[in-house]
Amino acid sequence: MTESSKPVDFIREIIREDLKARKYDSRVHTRFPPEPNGYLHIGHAKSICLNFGIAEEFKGFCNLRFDDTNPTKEEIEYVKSIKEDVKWLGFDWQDREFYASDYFEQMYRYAVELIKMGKAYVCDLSPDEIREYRGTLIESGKDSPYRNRPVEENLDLFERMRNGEFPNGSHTLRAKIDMASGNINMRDPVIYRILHAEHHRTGNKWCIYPMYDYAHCISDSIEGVTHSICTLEFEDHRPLYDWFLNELKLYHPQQIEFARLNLSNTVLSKRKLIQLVQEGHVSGWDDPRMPAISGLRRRGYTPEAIRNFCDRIGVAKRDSMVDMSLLEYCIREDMNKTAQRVMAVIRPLKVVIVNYPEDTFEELDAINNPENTSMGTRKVPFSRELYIERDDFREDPPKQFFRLAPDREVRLRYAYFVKCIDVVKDSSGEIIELRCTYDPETKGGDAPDGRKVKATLHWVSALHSINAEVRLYNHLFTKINPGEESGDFKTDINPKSLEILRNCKIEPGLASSKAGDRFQFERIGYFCVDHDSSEGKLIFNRTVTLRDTWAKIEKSQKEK
RNA sequence: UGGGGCGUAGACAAAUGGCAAGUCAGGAGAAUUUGGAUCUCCCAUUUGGAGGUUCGAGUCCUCCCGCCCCAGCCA
Repeated sequence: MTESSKPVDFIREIIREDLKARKYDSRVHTRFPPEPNGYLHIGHAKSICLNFGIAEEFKGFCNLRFDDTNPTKEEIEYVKSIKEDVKWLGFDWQDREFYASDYFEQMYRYAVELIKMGKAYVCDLSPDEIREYRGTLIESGKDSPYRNRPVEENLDLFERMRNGEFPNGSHTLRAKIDMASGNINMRDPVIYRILHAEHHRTGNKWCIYPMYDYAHCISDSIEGVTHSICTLEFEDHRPLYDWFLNELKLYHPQQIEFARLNLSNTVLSKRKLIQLVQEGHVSGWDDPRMPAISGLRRRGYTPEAIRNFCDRIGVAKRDSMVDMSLLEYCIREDMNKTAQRVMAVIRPLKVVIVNYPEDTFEELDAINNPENTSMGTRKVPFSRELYIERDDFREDPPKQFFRLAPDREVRLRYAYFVKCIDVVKDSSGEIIELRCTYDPETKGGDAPDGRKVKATLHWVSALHSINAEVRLYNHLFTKINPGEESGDFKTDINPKSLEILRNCKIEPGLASSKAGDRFQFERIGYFCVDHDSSEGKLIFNRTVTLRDTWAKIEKSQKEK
């Protein structure tokens, strides 16, 4: 696939034009600028793929830069997890691991410069007063009484702010722009605030910290970024981004905004995600139901699938809601090609083959991956007592149900044709066992007389199978856009987002599998060994189901 | 009500004044030792609406409608 053969998004279009015009000396340099105050999620993956992807495509660079200008919210643990996640997604920032805090001294000097130019002043207004003076969306603001302080006084005050002479909230440094601007960001924005807080990198060296708008453009400039790509809500901030760089006469990257990702049936705001964790609706950021990168990883998603998803959703400026089914499609597509097939019965129903000899078993050949024959074959033990899936038997089969039923013959995959001759129930009427006969002539799964069966079931040998726990995950939210109707996203939490099955029977060959190993459980879905597994107790997470035509038929039958 | 954006199918998303791509979802069928995967076909006479310019408009112009973002010493 070459660049010219697929449609190009508007950002790549801009970059092509810039290259054509030899802007920025024909360099392309982007950056991914997370704040280390939380874990990365699939929405960040979109930005990561965009920024690192563009750098790769245009033979440029992408920096990893931590936007660490607020020590009250940021932690080193988040830095660690962010680096892990970006790396896991398959991107490499090489030696370009930067921190906005690396530039604090430089930023301070630029602030002094702004003061000297009469473009910034120290303001003594309280937070409440600043808000009052700012005006509203429709009324313009009014000038701070401190706006016209002499330069010398500003210089003195700013230095004393830095020296720790004032308490939090008592003073700010503000840019002197325009209190009447229709763009509220331009109404003398705060550029430094006093925060007596220990920073995870600079320790106690600073007690004043720059605000985002001021720090971000300068960081981009220092790093020689060419295209500073961010999300739509920063569009209103671009005039400020440009103002600082223009006033300071610094190298000037261009900010370009795109629409952040929204995914159906989940939430992607950091605030909501934190709430889910803190209130115990999920077990943590890496709960497999979380759209966090760590959650998706634990769920069994591959970096390839996520990158592919990010490619497919495109990049544009309009707000959108991407259907979760597209993400699911991407992981199925990847796993179909790569996952080893295996037989696992998650809701076991015992089957006795009455005409099969006791005290013996045989080993049958099974294909590891029909999509990739180089993955070879394996042996699967077959014996008189087996387990099949409870869903694969119906005493009174509805129309179009092709699976096992009384007097009906089906194939056991890679084994024999079997026919159900008796149904054993307990005193409460629940089916506890099926009695079947098998046809020895059909070994391997084909009948020499050419007769056909309409279904093939997976199975495991009762004696040889091993027990496992299987965790079935569904959408975390029942609504496409959680909280849209009620106003509270938590009212739409799916009470059935996790179902734990503790008595699953799996092929003996899986005994040696390790955390992170992925398999297709034939006819069920893709699964991944969870890191909660221990020796002798395997736990599998369902990554995603297989497409299920029968479930659709059944659903439409019920709806009739 | 000020400022900044955005409206193409159920969900994404192309189109750069010249026949409304592609993908997911959905539907029908073929084949099938996974009701999986695969393959074939169907799914916008029309681009938020109304006018206008033009031989020709999703694209240009005018007006209208709708949706999103902004009033942190968060990012």
